[in-house]
Amino acid sequence: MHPGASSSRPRAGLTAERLTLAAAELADEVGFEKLTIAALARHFGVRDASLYSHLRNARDLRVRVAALALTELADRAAAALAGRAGRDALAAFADAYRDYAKQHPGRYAAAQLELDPETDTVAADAARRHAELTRSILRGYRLAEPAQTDAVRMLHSTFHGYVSLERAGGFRHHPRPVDDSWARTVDAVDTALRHWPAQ
Amino acid sequence: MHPGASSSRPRAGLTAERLTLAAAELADEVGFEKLTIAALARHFGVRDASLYSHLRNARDLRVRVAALALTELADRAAAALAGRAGRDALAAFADAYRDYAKQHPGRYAAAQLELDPETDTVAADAARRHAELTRSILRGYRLAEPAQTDAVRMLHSTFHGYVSLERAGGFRHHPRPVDDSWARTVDAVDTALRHWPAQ
DNA sequence: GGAACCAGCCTAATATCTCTAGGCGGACAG
DNA sequence: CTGTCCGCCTAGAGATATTAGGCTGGTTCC
Repeated sequence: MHPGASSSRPRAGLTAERLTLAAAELADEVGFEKLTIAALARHFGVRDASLYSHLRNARDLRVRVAALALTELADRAAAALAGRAGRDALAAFADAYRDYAKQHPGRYAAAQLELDPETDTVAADAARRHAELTRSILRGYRLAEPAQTDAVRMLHSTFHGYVSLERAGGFRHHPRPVDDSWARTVDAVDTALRHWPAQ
Repeated sequence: MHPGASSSRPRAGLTAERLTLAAAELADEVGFEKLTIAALARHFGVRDASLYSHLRNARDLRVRVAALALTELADRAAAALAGRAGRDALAAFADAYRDYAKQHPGRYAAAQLELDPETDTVAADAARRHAELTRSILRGYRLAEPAQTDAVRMLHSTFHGYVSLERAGGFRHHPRPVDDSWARTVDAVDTALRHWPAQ
């Protein structure tokens, strides 16, 4: 090919970081399933093979996007929790979570990737940090272990489940506004935390 | 075998139903992401192209598995609810849901596929049926609309979220037994339903 | 019984994606 | 200036998804 026709190639200036960020944007645009090495290479105008100097493989790319997403999510959660407590903190955390998922569907999907704590350390750390923040919400509800852990799991489950079902279209069958149900769901979680069942 | 070698080919006897069932089993074994036309064709000892007489395309196969899963899930939910009410019904429903996901991870993953109500009618119907059953649990809690719809959404979110995070390994960081947290989570949902917030 | 049909599986071929091996040229160090 | 090395490239193999078209055995119908 005369590609070279014009000789000088201006180096695309790829780095793992730039690739990861672009991948996150791409995932948000076209969906995480369609985040592919080939698509990313096209985006930068280079050959697929060129990405392998910066990324181990396709899964590596996805894990990096997951780590980015989990970090951003934890940052937002931290910001939402700053200066708030109790029910206020809960609501702010919940909204931050859902808003992030809405704004960054591709990143959010990446965050759901199954991670191997052994190898995907960065992502796993970010996930742990997010869990710590979730736990900090419960300080206002005075739950002792192991109820606290149970509550963290329930909280995360409800929020993740809601967002996930909403995105999958699971709530489209009914005209009730999804935002309203969300507000009631957060209220219900607050209720459950305040009356946490003994035993 | 040298294929043609022996002339007579004993027809594999493929039908959409047999393919769907085999695909569901395959998905449970190797994971829904690895459910592929090629793998399924291998399973039956036929060529990939042969499947296209029975299935429109790869997505069609996946949607069929989703429909199967949603139907089975609704069947189990119905069985769990039979003869029970209130908190009893809630717990039975919850366990049926989680048990199904544990026994059939591939099918369960399929059930989370984004469905288009226009084209994926069978699957969408099964999903609706499942939603109706969820709603029937709430009879014991005497919630009027729109609280009822909000509660259905919260219920489903919590259960799905829990199962989904459990599978993704999200609860592995802490030694607290996952079954125990599950029981407390179901209790908490019961509590929330009994004290459903007004407004 | 035989011709026509058709359902069911096959071969062939294309496109896309992942990933490995090895090459080449420009930038930078000395 | 001269090497070295980094960063991207060419080549190519192996998988999957999908389409087009062909062969054949079983069924149908006179």
